[in-house]
Amino acid sequence: MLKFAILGFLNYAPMTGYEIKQRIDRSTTHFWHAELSQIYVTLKELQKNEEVTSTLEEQSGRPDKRVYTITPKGRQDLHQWLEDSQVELSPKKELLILKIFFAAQLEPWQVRSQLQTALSLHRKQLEYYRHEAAESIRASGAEFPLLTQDVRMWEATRRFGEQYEELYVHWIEEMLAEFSEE
Amino acid sequence: MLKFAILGFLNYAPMTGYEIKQRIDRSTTHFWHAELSQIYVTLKELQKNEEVTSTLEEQSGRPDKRVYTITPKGRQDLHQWLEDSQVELSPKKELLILKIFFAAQLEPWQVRSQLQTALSLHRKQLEYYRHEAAESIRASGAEFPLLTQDVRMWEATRRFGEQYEELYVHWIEEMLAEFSEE
DNA sequence: CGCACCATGTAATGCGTTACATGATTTT
DNA sequence: AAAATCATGTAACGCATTACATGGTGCG
Repeated sequence: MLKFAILGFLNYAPMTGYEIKQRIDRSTTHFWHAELSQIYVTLKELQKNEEVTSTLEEQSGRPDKRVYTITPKGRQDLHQWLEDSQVELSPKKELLILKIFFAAQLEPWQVRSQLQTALSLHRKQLEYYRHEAAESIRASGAEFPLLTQDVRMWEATRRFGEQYEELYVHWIEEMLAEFSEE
Repeated sequence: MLKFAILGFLNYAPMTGYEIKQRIDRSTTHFWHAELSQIYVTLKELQKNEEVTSTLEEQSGRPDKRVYTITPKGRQDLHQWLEDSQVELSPKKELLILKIFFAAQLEPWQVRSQLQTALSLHRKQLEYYRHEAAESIRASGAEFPLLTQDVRMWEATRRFGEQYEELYVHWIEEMLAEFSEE
């Protein structure tokens, strides 16, 4: 699936693996992330599969860079994936919730401590969505006026993230209220 | 991490791999799932690691079954994991959101179609949390009155799932409203 | 008669993470 | 002087999925 995230970014402009990683980190990382090494591996597979091509650009004073470009085949595969609708929910893996499921083994103060740690992480993430993420989307909109539709979609995914973190924070706060009386 | 889910279930009572799979499917599957084959593999590793032991029980007319029991070491590992707090958010992988991120490539009717498909899946899942899941937790509570603390935790995770699906449904409905005018 | 359920497992493959290796430039 | 950034990649490992293999019982 990472391949589609990569094709999606290359569809905007040719770029290097390193740059793809930066884009992911600044935009999709909270619903789709990847390590650099895996991006390089996936780019190689995409090239073998003729979905991208690459050229080596020499640079003075820095390592040469390999710039990847999406091919018509790659563009078609991306489109196909975008059009196909999923028939199943994305499987979730939520460690905190799994822990809470078995947390009757713990003392109430230990449960509270777990919840407190998670709460501060999720509050921080919520602030990120509300400020940095919102600002970075606004900035892209100002910089690339041709991408209004794209900006609209990015903003929609940001709102999803924001609402998700609001829900998480709210749920933890309720749990803490319930477990504070013991 | 699957190992902790398995240890968590074995901590209630000895059981087979097959039974663990059923328990997971009836309870944690929406925040932690696993394939049967992987459960068998993980049980073998746990046994090699002396966190569980197993005995083969012969059955007439059915395949023999291997019943796993948690050891003191397994119990300790489970506890350790329950006590350790996570310092990072669980990484999420949400395919629908990734698709929406790149969906400016699609026609508005295609976006609507994607959203509609997802909407019915999430509505169904929401109903599941509200009815089957709630009912099954109530039933366990009635059957095992000693597990009140556990039931309370299970119910908390169910509420999380319910709220998550409410958020998802709500977000998709808003998206549909936004994209219906085109 | 066929399907679902009970019950176990192996093998192949896919996908991702972590660690390792290299090395110049720019910023603190 | 140290750390971060730019830039690429390989190797080992971990974890999960899918496919394959087996075979009896019970139900509609």
